[in-house]
Amino acid sequence: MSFQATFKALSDPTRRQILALLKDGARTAGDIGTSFDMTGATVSHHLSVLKEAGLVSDDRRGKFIYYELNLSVLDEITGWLAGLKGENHHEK
Amino acid sequence: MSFQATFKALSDPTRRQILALLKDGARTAGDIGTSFDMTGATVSHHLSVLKEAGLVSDDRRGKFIYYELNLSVLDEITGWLAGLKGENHHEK
DNA sequence: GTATCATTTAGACGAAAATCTAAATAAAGG
DNA sequence: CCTTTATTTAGATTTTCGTCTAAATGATAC
Repeated sequence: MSFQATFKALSDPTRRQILALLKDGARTAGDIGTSFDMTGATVSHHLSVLKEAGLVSDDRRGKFIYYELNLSVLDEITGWLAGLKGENHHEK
Repeated sequence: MSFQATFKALSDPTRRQILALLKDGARTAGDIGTSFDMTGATVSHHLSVLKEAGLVSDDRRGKFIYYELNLSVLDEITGWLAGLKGENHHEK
């Protein structure tokens, strides 16, 4: 749930691909798993990293757990990146 | 010099701090090192990761090597992040 | 309850990354 | 050339990370 956790979560290509998948709407863990050549356990681990970073939320509906994008935390990231570019912040 | 290398480079807090330091202008490797509680060799390694990611460039002037921000590569990153938010890209 | 399905958790393993010390390179100034 | 200063490179160590298999949990339906 921290700045650092978010950056760390974004640094893995599989996790970024998961986020991209979820752009089209919520999907179950199993469904997400079919897009990757790795075990369900591994995908579950990636989902948990994304969740701890606040990038996704999960919602159990019966037997299934739906994962969904939660992009409000990205504002901090994009803000930081923008800060690097413009705003020479101590330039009176 | 790739998308992935850039994300990876940004995922380390020391490296992000280095980038932030360089916002105020180019600085020497040794100078940058004084801001961190680690050996010069370690800082040098971080600088080389940033360089391979294209986030900084180095410029030798006599005995010193100056490091300088090079933020054009960030456009891909911010673009990707923006894509996650807006633009439901396969929408009609 | 038992069986089955969806998913996570626990524990292990190898690969990658961060760090250190010590040695090497590069430049400048005697 | 030798010394000093700035920085990197090489090699070793430790920690972190991605992945797997196997076992556990949660939920449904018989």
